Amino acid sequence: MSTPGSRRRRPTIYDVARLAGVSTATVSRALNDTGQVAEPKRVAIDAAVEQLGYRPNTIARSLVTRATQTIALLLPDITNPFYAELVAGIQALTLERDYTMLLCTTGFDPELEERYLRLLRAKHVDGALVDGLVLPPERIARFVEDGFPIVCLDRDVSSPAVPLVQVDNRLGAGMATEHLLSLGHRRIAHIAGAPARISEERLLGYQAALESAGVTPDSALVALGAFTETGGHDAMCALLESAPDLTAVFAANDLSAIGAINAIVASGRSVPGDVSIVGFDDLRLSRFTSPPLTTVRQPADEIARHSTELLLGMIAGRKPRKIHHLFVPELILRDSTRTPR
Amino acid sequence: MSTPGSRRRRPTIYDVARLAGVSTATVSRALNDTGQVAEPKRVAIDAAVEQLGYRPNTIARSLVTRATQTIALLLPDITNPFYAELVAGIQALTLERDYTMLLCTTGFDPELEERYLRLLRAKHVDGALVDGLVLPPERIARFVEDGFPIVCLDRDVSSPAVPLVQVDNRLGAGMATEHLLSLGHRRIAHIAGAPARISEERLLGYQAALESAGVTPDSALVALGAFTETGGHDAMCALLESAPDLTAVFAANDLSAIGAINAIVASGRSVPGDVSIVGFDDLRLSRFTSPPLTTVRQPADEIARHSTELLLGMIAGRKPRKIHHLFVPELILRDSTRTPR
DNA sequence: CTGTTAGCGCATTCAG
DNA sequence: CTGAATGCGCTAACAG
Repeated sequence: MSTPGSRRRRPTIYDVARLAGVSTATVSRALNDTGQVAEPKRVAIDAAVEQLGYRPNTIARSLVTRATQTIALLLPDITNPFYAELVAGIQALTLERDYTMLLCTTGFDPELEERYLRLLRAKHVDGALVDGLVLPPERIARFVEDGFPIVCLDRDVSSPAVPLVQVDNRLGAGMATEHLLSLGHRRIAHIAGAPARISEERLLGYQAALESAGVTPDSALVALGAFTETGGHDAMCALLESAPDLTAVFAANDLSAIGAINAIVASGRSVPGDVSIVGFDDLRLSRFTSPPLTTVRQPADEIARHSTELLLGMIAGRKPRKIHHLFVPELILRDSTRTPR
Repeated sequence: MSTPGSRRRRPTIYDVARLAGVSTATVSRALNDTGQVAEPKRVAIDAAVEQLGYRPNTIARSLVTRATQTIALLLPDITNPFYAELVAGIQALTLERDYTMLLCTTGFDPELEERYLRLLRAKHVDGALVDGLVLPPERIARFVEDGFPIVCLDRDVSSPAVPLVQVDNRLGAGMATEHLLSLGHRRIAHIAGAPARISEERLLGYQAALESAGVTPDSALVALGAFTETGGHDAMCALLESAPDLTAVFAANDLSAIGAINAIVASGRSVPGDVSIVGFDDLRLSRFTSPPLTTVRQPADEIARHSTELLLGMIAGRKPRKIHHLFVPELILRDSTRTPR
């Protein structure tokens, strides 16, 4: 019992060394399993550690090892459940590897993105996972050239030093649109996401699918949705105005699909009776909406695992062999789509 | 242009001092605005910093100042949008104050909670915001006595050194139940949360409201829901089995309410036609569900702001004056409740 | 107002 | 296998 509440200076490695009758070097070796230490000394050290309640000061350690056992995660919006699921996956792995995770939400603001990146480097974070950054590629690449490992998600920096891991957004958008097309829909609207690379990719996939089915894209059928429920709702209202004859919509993500459904229902129409809708992400939530949402699944867990593994590898000095890691999306059929009236 | 890609040692405060023709102490004072520095020297220092691209090493700084400008946030599940909203609020404030935030998800696991707390102290995080911990109060209090500032959310440690900030859970649960009662419902079920203090509080509020309305609680009307969509869904299925005559349900949070609605609809019943339902939290999402959810609002943003402010204050050495900070919940009426058939 | 001098707590040569 | 010595980069007395 080490007198609780005592405002005593926390024990250092010197205290342990003295109590165990060895040098600090030996204590350090014993504690970090680096180099050999005779058994009796090891025992004495363990006892001293125990008795003193000694905990190494990781700050001091970091100063000399130049490693903090901490990674950072930059993402646009933690309030989006897809990102939250990603975080959960990353967290699980960092926990396993005794890493700790700094979370920074950037809200698609390039200034903030760069500010955080600078800050993180100054804090000597070991590396960063950056999702959906809008910052120009050169600026991101510069950090990497500077010796700061980065793995990108949902945004290519096209540098051989910056791996990218993501679902194939264009393909997924194509799958969603083709599904609607195959049901017989022709007036298919799209609720786009916030201005960022994934939004473009999904829009492109949507347009390509339309064109290869012989239907010409109509700008009255596209509205901006910001990847949020509110954004989806408002976009849908606009769409219902600009193209009242639409029979289906592909929303850039599940959240905006949910907002859109609300708007559709509020307008007196039904889903999927009057308008079919497909989302993107396959949130855990989307199985439970009314109606359950047809959507394009991205494997959040695999993406989390793979990107983290990659980053940790880079931190350990391994060069990524593949620079692009593309996961294939999967169309999940539920009850929000059907053939048009 | 500082030769990009150069693997040169990063400049230190010594380099700046030498280039500016002053001592490191002066550089430090100039950079941190501590003590006076003559204008010409200041200019020279700024120029040297600029030319060298110098960035202070925060690790080294932390070693001497014993502060890391980092706080930690422990919470059960980032995948729950309520916590995500909390995180967003906290993040906003930490950004303002130049703090950085470590996120740790604990999944209601006391071992993990303690492991993280130890780790965070070893990392010399300046303080922690801990939400819904199930760890015994003494263990939490011990960290505080040890000089590690902690602010609790949704869980009282009943120590004058550990402030608590939360919504009045019991009151909120009472409001939800009374609302149902006032509509004329008598067979009101409850979907409880995961085993944690808030779940107990909300259950208590529910039972008290029932009793003061003269309806005797029936254990067949209570099921465990885990605070998730799936949990809510499964609990609802069980409830529909054990108490088929129920006409209303109070779910411990919005997520489980959403799962419950799905189960109700799947059973051939309608919401609110056959069964009314009220949630807790008022997620951003809950405005957009079908039907939009009647729920008890907790002010995530205010809770985030207040608790963070409090923690930052404690870190700065201020003693919290009030130890309990209870926010009052608000009943939000939407379309998931109505009078029973 | 400024420079000199000590550490902060630890890992790591380098001898032995 | 072990210890003495050094330094990571910075701030904080303490003199001047």
